[in-house]
Amino acid sequence: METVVGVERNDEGKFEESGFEKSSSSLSSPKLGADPVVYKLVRIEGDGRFVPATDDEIMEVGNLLADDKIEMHLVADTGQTGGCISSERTSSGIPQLENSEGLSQSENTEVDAGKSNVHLEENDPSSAPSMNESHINQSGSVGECSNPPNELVEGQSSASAECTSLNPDFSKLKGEICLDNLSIKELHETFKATFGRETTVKDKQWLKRRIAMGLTNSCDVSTSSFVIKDNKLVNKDKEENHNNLGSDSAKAPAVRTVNDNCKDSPINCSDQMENLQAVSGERLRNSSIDDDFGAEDLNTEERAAKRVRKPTRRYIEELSEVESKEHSGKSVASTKNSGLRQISIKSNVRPFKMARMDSFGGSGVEVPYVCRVRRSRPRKNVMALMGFHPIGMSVAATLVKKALVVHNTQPNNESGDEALKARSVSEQIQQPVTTAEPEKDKQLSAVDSIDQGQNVEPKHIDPSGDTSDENVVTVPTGKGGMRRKHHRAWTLSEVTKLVEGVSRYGAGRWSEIKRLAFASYSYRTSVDLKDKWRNLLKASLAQTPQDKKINSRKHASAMPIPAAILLRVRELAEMQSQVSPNLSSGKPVASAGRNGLMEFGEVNC
DNA sequence: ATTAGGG
DNA sequence: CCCTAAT
Repeated sequence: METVVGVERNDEGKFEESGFEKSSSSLSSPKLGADPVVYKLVRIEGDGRFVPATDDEIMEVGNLLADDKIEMHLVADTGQTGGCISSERTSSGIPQLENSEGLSQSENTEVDAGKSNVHLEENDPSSAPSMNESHINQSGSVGECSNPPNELVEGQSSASAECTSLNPDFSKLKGEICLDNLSIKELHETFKATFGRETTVKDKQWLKRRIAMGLTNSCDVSTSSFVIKDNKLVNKDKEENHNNLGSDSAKAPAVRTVNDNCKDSPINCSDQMENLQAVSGERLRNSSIDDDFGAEDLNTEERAAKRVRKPTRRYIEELSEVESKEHSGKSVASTKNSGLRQISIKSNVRPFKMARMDSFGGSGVEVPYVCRVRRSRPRKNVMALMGFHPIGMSVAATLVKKALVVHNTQPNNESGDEALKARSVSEQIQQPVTTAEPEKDKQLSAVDSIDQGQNVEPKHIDPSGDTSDENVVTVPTGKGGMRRKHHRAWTLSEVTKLVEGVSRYGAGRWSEIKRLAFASYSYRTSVDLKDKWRNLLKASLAQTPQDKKINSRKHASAMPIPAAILLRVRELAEMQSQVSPNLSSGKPVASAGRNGLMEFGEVNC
């Protein structure tokens, strides 16, 4: 198709944990045949989360890409995956952290050794011919982002920059920006331009970093230099950290944020990337710290941009007791070794009372300590045991893998032990997660957005549907149970996308539509799409016959669905029902889709 | 795992 | 939206 943009974090140690494997397997292998493009193009949220981009986004990015492309390819030639991996491997110097822990070192080293083996095997291009395919992908993606090792920061930034085009009001911030020279006022303006909202924070440093982060969409932002060029962060002091974890972290506790961690400790950072939940956990801590500044923006901003964890796939059970149990003691104790040093470190550095924090410093901002309210239904116990979190899973998987390798040179109980740890870790991890955030992405975009036929989300307010347990209503179920039903109003753009998706791929191919047209909306399952379509259909059929009542609704706010859309829905429905019999040849509706689209556009004029 | 339908 | 049956 069009531009293929592979984006990967290029943090050191990135390839250690599940990063590499995960990206190669989950991004390329699954549906390569179906539609590779979508899987290659990824954008990274401010929090480091990967979000598959949508077609629209692809287009969007495509333009901006024109320039960087050349440069990137050049880079890709020199710093390809192989070199990258090897250098990463060695430079990612596993330990550093252990010293501060000083326990069960033997075990740690064992594990690390195992890990090394695993990754060497799997990542070494020469020894893994079967990985060719994915490797290509990697070189495409990693290559773009992987500059020579010593330029990791910039590399990552550039990678992220590609994706940043999705940020608000970017255009005017192009070129070189030197935040250092800006006054607070200017910073505020820039901030607003960048994030689309104001801030009351007067901490220059913070503002600069925040903006820099926003612009580069990277968490790898230096604390001392803020020059942004072409959406890339030019970091003047790349060398300056690396071996001061314990002392450093003890140094400036108040200002320290996740980003600082990223900068200061690559390992930490990569781990965080892998264990997003951990980040979110940390963020909780930081939230409280930030609050010490008394600036409530600090808090909200931080969270908004670094919102991490993708909503749990589903229910986190209502095991109230579990929560009240000493998760603090237990988890801290159980995580001090193995591949989760980062967690333990943090735990040490900042003993975090896993106590509930109802509100902070008078700001009234609530920072939910735990959110187990994701909908509920008794889950398979197996899941509960495995660590249901996507990430928790990956961690667990990794650990298990390591354990397996170790197994070769170690007693059996060892592996079992590891697995156990993995479990407990993911268990713990899943706790401090999610923070409910009132994310507004309601837009009452009028019909004009329909004109474009694409999602013209008024504000780029993170359509990635990052969570937020917005309206969660509990509904009594017949059998005395209570099921939580959260409602998410369908925005116009969503509907539009759905319609377009149906027109393109046909009604019924919801998983496809979900992946392609709704890639950026993490909520909205294929089932949701189906349901919505059903409703649309119903609506369109109910309305079209009698053209009278089109908008006679007095509650216009409730039902904004433009007649035009309904119209198209009906047509599509007809076409589908008619054509589908014959269309066993693939994508039948395609033509119909275009047709409908045209008509759609015309109708809208 | 995805889809279709009923609730 | 949720839930389930059927693929």
